Amino acid sequence: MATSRGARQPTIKEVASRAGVSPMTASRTLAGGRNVRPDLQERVMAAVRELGYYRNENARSLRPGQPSGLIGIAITNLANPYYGSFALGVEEVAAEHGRRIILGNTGEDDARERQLVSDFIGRQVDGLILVPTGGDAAHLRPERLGDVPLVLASRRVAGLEVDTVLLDDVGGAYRGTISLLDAGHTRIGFIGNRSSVFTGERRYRGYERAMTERGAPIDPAIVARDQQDVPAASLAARAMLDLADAPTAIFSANNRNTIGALREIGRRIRDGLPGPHPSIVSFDDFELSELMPVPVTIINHDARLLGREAATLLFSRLDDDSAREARTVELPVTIEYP
Amino acid sequence: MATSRGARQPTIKEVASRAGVSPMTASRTLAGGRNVRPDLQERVMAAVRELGYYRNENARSLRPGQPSGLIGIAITNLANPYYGSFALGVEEVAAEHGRRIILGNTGEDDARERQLVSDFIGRQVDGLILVPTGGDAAHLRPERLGDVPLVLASRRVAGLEVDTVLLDDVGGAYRGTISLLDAGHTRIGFIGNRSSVFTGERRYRGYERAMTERGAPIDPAIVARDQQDVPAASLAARAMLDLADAPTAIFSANNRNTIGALREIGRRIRDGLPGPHPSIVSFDDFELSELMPVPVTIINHDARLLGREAATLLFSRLDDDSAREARTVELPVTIEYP
DNA sequence: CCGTCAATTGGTAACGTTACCAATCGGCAA
DNA sequence: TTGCCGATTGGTAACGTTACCAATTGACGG
Repeated sequence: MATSRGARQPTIKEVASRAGVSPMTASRTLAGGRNVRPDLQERVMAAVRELGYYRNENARSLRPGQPSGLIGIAITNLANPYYGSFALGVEEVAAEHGRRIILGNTGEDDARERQLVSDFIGRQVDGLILVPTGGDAAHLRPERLGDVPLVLASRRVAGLEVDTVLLDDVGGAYRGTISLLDAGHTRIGFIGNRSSVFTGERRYRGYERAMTERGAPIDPAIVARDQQDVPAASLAARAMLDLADAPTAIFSANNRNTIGALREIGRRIRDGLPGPHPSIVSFDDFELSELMPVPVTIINHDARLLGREAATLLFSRLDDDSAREARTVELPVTIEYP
Repeated sequence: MATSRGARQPTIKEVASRAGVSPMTASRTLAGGRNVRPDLQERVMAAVRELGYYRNENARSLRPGQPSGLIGIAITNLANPYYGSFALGVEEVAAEHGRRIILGNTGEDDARERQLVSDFIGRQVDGLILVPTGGDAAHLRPERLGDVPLVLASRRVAGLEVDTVLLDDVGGAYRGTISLLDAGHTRIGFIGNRSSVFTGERRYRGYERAMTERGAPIDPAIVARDQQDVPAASLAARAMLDLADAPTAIFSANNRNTIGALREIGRRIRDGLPGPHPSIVSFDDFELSELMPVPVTIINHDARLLGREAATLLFSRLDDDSAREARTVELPVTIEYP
């Protein structure tokens, strides 16, 4: 058999010559066999099997009008299970359409995003799906992307009118906060992302609206909007819980902040610090929330579905040339009470 | 500017003609500019900017000896945060080597894995990394893969001698079980994957070895080895905890089983069922384990590092032609006591 | 028996890129 | 001044594939 080194992939010419036909007949057979005699098809397929031939998709997509079958995805943090599920949703729909995904992690880095998008376009992707970092977006302008459709997920980019899938951040945060107010809380803290993060801003707006609507004061001393990771969130929670007039409940705008706050609460319980310990409303789900020592309300959503919607939007644009205007899909969230 | 439709990507010829040079000069400029006059380089770069030109990587890799710069990854379940982190680790190292990853989800489906591998090879990937489903592996044989290097992760495939990265499943499970025995438990249940899953089998072996070594009997009534998801794990835990001689501790072979068991324990506490409730040792980490109502020992590991190691193994083979024999890297795990 | 048509097969060219070779130029030593 | 060398530039061909056109075959109706 072929040795490991120098075992170049066989070409369609080699398949053809082994089958005793022309490359065109081999090509036609591979393409479905229309207008090829069955016995020749059989010979071609036998040669394919014997040689271990795989059609070269790169050469194939070189020909004009041929799609590459690749969808480029850039997300901000693959280690976040939320984005893992998102990517899975995209992958599923892409697979249903016979496409493959090519994936890059931006780590919230603007330059990296630019680099990834360039590379994706260089690889002739049929479409792009991305969770934008939020920096300068000149590289996402239509004139830079040519005719490659783009779908944004989770976040919008200022001044960029493209198809977008979002969560109902504002409504979810509003309803979550209302549930705390309904339970009798009035002193409710907020922990979340910095306001330059699209979702951080929207979720704060929902919190703000609920508080204002019910006449509950918003005290800057118990609003912390600059935590991007768990340790920072723990510290922020600690600072507000150490106050003489500590909040009796905390709204957490995302998973990272929720985990941080709960870690701090766990520490206080272990250390025997006096309660009462605050109730939590968390945007984003996490497993075993029902086993927490304080009541946790979850504002839940389906990241995988978000990915599926993003991909669906993309394929609908690929299938339908008509230059429709940009659409936005806002997926609902569910509130899960403790 | 270019309209959305029909705005085909510009080619190097158009760049060249706009810059008033030959395609070769443009190509040389893009390749670094060796032996090209600075003023011409400047004109070429200007044309690139004006036209929004991106080099066609597919055409590029068509030329012999040119790598595609793609690494194919097939994993079993991207929604599992463990594999998300794994993919991230691979992506990081790939990016450091200037490669992109092309990702597919097998969903533990053998046929899907075959399909993905075919497609990856068709796209001329420089290498393959996969978490094998464990089915028939004829499509992974070297003679089928040509000279595309393959690295397996998490699981080994019988009869396939290739580079592999594994966790110290046996040792971790052994040490975790020993910690329960040291704490005075003797009646220790086991919940995990079916034995056809590589890691499920290895982790059971570690459990078995510890039990046998210490003379603790293994009672089939409290060994459940067929749960692949959380609900099944809950049911398995429920069955053994309902026994008259319920285990006082449970070894859980993976994250899914741990969550299921803890859900069941939470239910029993809420329902006021009499304890004592079992201690847990969990292979695989999960967040907030320290806040659980029963002591949870974690056998922890670093999926991202596993991904990095897999990619490192792959690139070392890509860089070094010498047909070394297959290597195995077994990453250590850490035990985190409650 | 001939013309026509459909089915089948093959040859050619082109997709975008770059390795290789040839041609040109300026500078410099003999 | 001539010859040579290095730097620069361009033309050609090839990578693997398939759309398109042309050629061949057999069948069938007139």
